[in-house]
Amino acid sequence: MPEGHTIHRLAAEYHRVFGGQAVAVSSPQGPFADAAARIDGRVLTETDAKGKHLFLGFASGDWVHIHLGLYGKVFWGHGPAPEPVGQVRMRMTTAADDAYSDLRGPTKCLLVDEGEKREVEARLGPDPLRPQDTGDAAWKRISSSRTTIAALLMDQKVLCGVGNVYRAEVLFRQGVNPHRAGRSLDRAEWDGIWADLRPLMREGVRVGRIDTVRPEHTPEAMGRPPRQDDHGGEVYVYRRAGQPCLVCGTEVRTEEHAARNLFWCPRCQS
DNA sequence: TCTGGATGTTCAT
DNA sequence: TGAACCTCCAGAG
Repeated sequence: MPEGHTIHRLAAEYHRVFGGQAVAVSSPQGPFADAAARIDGRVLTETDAKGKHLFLGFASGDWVHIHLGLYGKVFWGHGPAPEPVGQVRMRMTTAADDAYSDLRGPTKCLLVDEGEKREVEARLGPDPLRPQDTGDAAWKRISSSRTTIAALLMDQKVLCGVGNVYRAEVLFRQGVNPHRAGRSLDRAEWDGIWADLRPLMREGVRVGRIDTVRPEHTPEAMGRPPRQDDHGGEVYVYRRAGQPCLVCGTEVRTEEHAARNLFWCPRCQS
């Protein structure tokens, strides 16, 4: 589930497992082999995340820049790493050989220097998961844009880390119709979205999945039968087309919007 | 067993 | 705006 919360969680996990150690890095069957050889045996000093971009920093000054894309995944294992199965782009193993991670299917996995890392970060809007970031720069873009708020929330240059699930859910929670132009929002509406995203995504980092339903709206609280999500979290509208809205009972709608699936409740978000 | 779709980005047109 | 790229899984047949 690679939205921003997944990446920040991975940054913490890479640091917890490998931080401060000389790690073995290999690329068993991938095009990352040369880069892996360059950092193999170096000390992993820090990890960083901005939006959906993950950075693993080495004492040599090199950073591994990872973007999971739609399919990328990191598998974690204890004990000595077994023979890799399938395509593993980057395998990292502790100095003691008691833990390892396998990165599969990322859109991006390459070695960059400090300047290149800064360039990547400079292209991104503020990240709700970074405490030092504010929503001001995003508001500047949104308040002058004729593009829909649905499309703007997915534009990583406007703000970063939000994907299709958080987009659908935060707009529902704030009662904002996704088709409204950015510039039709007032500052209070944007502040509401930004202020809601922060704790929502922080909770995503903590638990490792996207839960957005307020306690008073859970199926139990509403006296409805429990539902099983196919993406591991409890949500209001994401992939719930045709189902009754948890709050008002109106059928949740879906459409393709800017080449992505959009979900909303036409009544709660009128 | 095969097909299509998916939480994302980038490049070409 | 559409295709391409990476992988996995549910559903169809």
